[in-house]
Parts: sequence; C-alpha cells; structure tokens
Amino acid sequence: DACDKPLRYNTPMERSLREGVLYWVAQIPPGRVATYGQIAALAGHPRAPRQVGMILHGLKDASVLPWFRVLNRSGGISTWRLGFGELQQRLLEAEGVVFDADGCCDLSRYQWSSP
DNA sequence: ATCGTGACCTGGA
DNA sequence: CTCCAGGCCACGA
Repeated sequence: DACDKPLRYNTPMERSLREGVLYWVAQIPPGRVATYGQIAALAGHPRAPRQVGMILHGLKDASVLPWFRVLNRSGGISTWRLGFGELQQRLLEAEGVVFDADGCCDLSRYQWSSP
C-alpha cells in the first residue's frame, strides 16, 4: 500500500474507491498521464473525480506513488494552489511530457489508456 | 457523530 | 466558447 495512514473503511464502497485509486495511479507508466475522472472511473466511481484528488492529497508518503501523473480533464495541473505545481510539472517534463503556454499537455498524445 | 471544504467532471443553458 | 448546478465522498476539525 502506498499510504501509511491507517485505512478506515466505513463501507465497502470506500474501500473500493481508495484501493482502486491507489492501484490505478500506480499503473500509470512514466511519460504518460491520466485524468482524475479517468482514475475515478477505473476505480468504479465515475462520478467521483474530486475524491481522487482528495485521496492523493491525503497521501503521506507520496514518493512511492506517481501522483504527479494525474492531471485535470484539460491536461493541466491542478495543484498550483497547494504548492505542488512546480514540482509536478518538473517531474512530468523530466519524463518527456511537454506543456504548452497555457500550462496544458496534449492528452491525445500523453494520456494513458488502461490495458 | 456532524460539518465544511474541496488535486474534479459532466450536462445543459 | 462560457457559466451554472449538481453529483460525489475523503478528509480534518
């Protein structure tokens, strides 16, 4: 597991969502990206992309999970306000992801599709 | 236990 | 294209 926080599962659905998010984010290969909505759908909660962000935000040990490969629907970074924007863009650029002047990358080129 | 907040997205106007 | 409403639920106080 990629999170050192004790897992409090109130319902099977929570278990599914949290574990699904951690699992699917870990599957994103270097140089590719996924969207919050995509991860939510893969985890079985197509209407809960917001919670994906919350779950990633709650990670204590973020180093073992490629959280930075998750972008918003326009291929942009949603973590500027939290101070992670610079880091996220730098990490992605180090993997070859190119951002345009608007701070977005071309999802048709970089978005990962699950096998 | 409740409550407010929020790394988001979709559909309709 | 923009704006708005509603969904969804983890998280921390």
